Amino acid sequence: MPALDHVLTALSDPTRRAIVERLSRGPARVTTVAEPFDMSLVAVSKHVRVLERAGLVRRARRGREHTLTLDARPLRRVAQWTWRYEQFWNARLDRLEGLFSKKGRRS
Amino acid sequence: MPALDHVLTALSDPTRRAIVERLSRGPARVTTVAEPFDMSLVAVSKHVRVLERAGLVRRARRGREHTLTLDARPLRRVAQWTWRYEQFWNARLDRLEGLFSKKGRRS
DNA sequence: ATAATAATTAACCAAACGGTTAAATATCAT
DNA sequence: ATGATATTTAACCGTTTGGTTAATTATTAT
Repeated sequence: MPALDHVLTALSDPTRRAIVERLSRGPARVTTVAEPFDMSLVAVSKHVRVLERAGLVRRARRGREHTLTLDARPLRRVAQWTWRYEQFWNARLDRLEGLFSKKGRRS
Repeated sequence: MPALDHVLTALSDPTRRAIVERLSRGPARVTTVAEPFDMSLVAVSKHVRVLERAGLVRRARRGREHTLTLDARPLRRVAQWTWRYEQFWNARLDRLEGLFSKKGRRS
């Protein structure tokens, strides 16, 4: 099970999130995945490797072609982690902010 | 609204996730937040700045003390993004994997 | 056997990261 | 005014990141 560090690092780059999005619409070869991006195939190949390290992409070699598929399970772990703070993103911030603004609103 | 890039970058480091966890138990000063970590105050101060850039932490200066609070709303956006792939992490991978293993399982 | 295709590895580069120590700034206490 | 406290800024360092081009490996097609 790849470290959450690796999963979040992988997702922090917009190109890699776009690759995830692309693969969610079905498996594809490396060249096909690379096609829409304004960068070299080598650069995309490296991004794919980062996604593999995160466990988000599986690679199946068939001859010279490598077909990539999405494995979304690590995303679930990200969702689970963030979900722990659900109560906080629903909470109004006014109460907390009141502690700091306009000096000295007690309680 | 801070970029998702910044939010995910901020969360990719375990120290910063621990700071988020700490602040979810209530506001705290920088020194207090730094105390459990085996690194300098300056290092923690830098981590806090990254969390601020991501919109995850608010700072309130009161005299020489800076009190930090969690703002979890960016976490919600992370959860929303990952949630788009919920169908994929529930899907069995066998079907996809069957396409690539044991050469030539048709259909 | 030769050539074209799919992809990686190697070598390089500038910028960002995660840490350090030393110095500076601002505030509070005496 | 002096000194202690809270925090940041500056300068530095080794590693990682995100990109490049050139060379290499492996496979398929003629």
